[in-house]
Amino acid sequence: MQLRLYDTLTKEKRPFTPLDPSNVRMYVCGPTVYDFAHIGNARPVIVFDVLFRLLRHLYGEAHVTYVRNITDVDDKINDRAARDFPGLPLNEAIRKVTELTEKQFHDDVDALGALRPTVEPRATEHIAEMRTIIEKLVQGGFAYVAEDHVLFSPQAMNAANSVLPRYGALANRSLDEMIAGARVDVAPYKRDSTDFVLWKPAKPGEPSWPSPSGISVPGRPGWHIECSAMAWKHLGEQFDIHGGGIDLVFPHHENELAQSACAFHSDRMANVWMHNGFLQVESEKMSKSLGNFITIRESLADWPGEVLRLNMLKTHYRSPIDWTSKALEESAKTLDDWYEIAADARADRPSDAVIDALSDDLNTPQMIAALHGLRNVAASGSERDRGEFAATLRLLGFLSESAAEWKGRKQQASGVDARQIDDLISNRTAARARKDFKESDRIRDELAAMGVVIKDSREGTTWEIAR
RNA sequence: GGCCACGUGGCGGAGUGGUUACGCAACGGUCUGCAAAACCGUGCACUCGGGUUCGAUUCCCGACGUGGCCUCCA
Repeated sequence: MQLRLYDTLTKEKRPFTPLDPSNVRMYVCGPTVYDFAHIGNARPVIVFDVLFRLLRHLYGEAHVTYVRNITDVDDKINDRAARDFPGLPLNEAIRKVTELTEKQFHDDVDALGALRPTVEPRATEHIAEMRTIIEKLVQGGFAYVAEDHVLFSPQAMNAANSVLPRYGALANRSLDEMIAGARVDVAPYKRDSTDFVLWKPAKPGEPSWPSPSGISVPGRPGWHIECSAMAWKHLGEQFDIHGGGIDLVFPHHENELAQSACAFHSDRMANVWMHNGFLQVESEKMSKSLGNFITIRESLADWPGEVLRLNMLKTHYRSPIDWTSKALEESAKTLDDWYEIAADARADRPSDAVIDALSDDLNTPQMIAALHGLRNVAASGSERDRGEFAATLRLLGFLSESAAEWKGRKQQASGVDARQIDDLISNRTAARARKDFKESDRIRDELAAMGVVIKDSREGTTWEIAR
């Protein structure tokens, strides 16, 4: 089945045709590294990891380039550095914060079963490209210098009679609406309220670089220009897919698109713009003030990464998702079952039904339904059926452990003593053999109180930890 | 205030102009000393009001409800 993807810009689901099938190119906005990533940050990581895996399956592993940036220049980083390392020079403190946070982020998303992107560029290593784009924009009349800032003018962009897209097309609103809806105080150096910063002077002590466009004081880049620069460097002037959270549509992606299109005199930046929906926690917006702010790290203490991953995929990526412990329990139960059936099978070929579901704009709920179908066939089927099920799950980033490891992890987390359990079970088996069911039931209750569920079968009694 | 998305069974959640989503839970059965697990089976839906249509959960309009963006928050 032909891959079809929904494009935020044209608001339609349409067949995906790569610019170059031998190098399919995708850019996704990555984290700003100032603190632990929260569970909402995990959504684009998982969603676009699934897309990355699908593209690799369809076009070959060597023919997909996935770029996810790391934003390491930002006010929040500076604040954090000053707070956590008051004794150090700011630049050194900032490096400590970004290095530490980047490692935390990698550990977290590795645990979620996400493949590393092909390239993970850092903003601070692409200042030269940012300056180049800014110079192009100033020369092209799309940007201007004012009080040591460089500002981009959407008005100038829309006034230009050319192939350029209309500013506001991605966010689906007109410039007039944006002017009317402006709620923030307009900086005095802006010609129009809709102008946004490409470059700004650095405050004393902040990280800074030589400014472009004849500005004498050192400065630092605006947020949007970072992604334009990194995408250009690693994917070229045009590429296939640009992704991120839906909150980034405006202003971030609108502005990125404007910068790149104007700098390169192009009618587009990416062919497809994809945005994942937001996440709520127990039906409430996640926020620090509500006290329901969950980091990936905290979730990983309660659940294996694959449980979080499956749970995230139960909802289509464009819909809002309600993150609840009830849903996580269901996901855990499902994975327990899948591990038992498939984890130790020798992988065969992945299932077409699952690839087809994903090919329909990443219909992961449909994909999961197909997995349940494969599971039922595998449970009573041949080694090959189990192999197909296993291969499909592995393609999707599941089954990274053996069945024994998976089970053992759960036992370890529960803190029960396996030898003690075994002893109790032998006592119970003995009691049952002499038909002392009162005693055998008592032992079963004792085990249940410890959170242990037993299963009797012809081969004997096994046990596991109840969720 | 402006713009946008969504509203499916007890719960989660796809999809479709007329035919089973899927999972969890529930219920019945097989098995079991009794359970649990497993397996087999059953029931349950499309916010409300109009319209288009032979026929609408699916298309159009309206109401109500929920959520998002307009603030460098994924």
